[in-house]
Amino acid sequence: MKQGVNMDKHELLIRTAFKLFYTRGIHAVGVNLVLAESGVAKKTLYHHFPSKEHLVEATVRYRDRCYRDWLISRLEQVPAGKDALLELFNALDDWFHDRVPDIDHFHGCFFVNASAEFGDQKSAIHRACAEHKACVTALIRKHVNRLSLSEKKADEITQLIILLKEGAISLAYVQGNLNAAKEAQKIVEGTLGD
Amino acid sequence: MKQGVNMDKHELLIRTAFKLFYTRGIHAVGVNLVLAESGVAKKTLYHHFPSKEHLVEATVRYRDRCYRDWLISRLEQVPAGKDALLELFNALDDWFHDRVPDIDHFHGCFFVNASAEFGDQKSAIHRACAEHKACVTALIRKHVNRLSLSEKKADEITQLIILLKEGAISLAYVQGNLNAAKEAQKIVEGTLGD
DNA sequence: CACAGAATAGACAGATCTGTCTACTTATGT
DNA sequence: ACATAAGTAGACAGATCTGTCTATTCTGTG
Repeated sequence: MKQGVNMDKHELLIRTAFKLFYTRGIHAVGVNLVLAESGVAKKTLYHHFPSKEHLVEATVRYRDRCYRDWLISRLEQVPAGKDALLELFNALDDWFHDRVPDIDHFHGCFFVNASAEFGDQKSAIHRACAEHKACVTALIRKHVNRLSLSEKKADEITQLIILLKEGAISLAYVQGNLNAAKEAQKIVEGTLGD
Repeated sequence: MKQGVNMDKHELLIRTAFKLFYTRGIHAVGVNLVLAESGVAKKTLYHHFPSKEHLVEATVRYRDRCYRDWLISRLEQVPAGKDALLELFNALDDWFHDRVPDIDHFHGCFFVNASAEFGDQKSAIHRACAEHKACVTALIRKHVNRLSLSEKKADEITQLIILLKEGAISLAYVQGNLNAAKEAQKIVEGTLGD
């Protein structure tokens, strides 16, 4: 069934679509461009996805997998606890400065961008974006738990980190302030220091 | 020249376009919808704006004015210094919960959304968004200066507040976490407390 | 081999979108 | 009163976009 040597057209379409949606915007990219770029026939696209919106949703889920796998692996490369939490911001810094080829040239948060274009909170796309954010929060929370703080303190640190992370991504993208991750890191360092 | 009693068509177009762009996305809204909603003729639109992109840019600048004026007035309503900085997050909380009719039903940060749709950092639209963020940072910095801290400490507090503000807006929108502003406020309160 | 599923190329329908244009109708200031 | 500017309604051209469809080819498995 699932062949091996040639890349799965399903996966190829998602990857190509993601790259285009991420760099140029979703509504600004037509399916014909995705097809031309991937070299896949239109019939094949509509064989795998019932509509463009379903393809968009698939790209969101694809990005969720890639991005979260990348984060998880980065946080595992350093000692658990405080180091791992600070490493999050090293990872963001690398991303902002395009030192992470797997994650594509920095263009803001794809989930924020997609939510902006699919504003209806009930839409499958917006919900998939919300799920991603919840998963990342859970990931951070897991690492915060290793610090063995009180429940309340752990909640606060988690929220601080998540808010700073989101803020850094927004500012790095809109303002072009590529140091945002390092600035956020300094704040977390100061808070965890005591 | 500039008439008074009837609303300026120029302004009417911008206001109508903003509301539609903000709630539905920019590329998802055609000029015909803006015209139908505002009751203005197409010729009139293209008399005032050479293209849709110019109209978009005008809505960004319009939003910058409204949003910043609103923020400025909110921060002036409380004693200068620490209170004003905390009031920023009360204002955000009101915005998230749609208690600020002037600012329109909460739909994330228009500048982040517009930047996502016009990704080219050199485009006039993206640059206008960056300018807005710089102005807001300057506004916060002005209030932080009243705390008479060291230059370094003032920079740090300003960055903390700006990062938390951006993060709160993102999370409130994408995740639907409407408490984000209050959570951010608690962090700032803790930091300013000592 | 034969057959079924997957893929191709691209024409096509129908909708929509930007921007232009014509012909006509107010306003306004001198 | 008259010229000038601003506005209206809507047809139109030309591009583009989503999704369908036909006719054909490739590929893996029984």
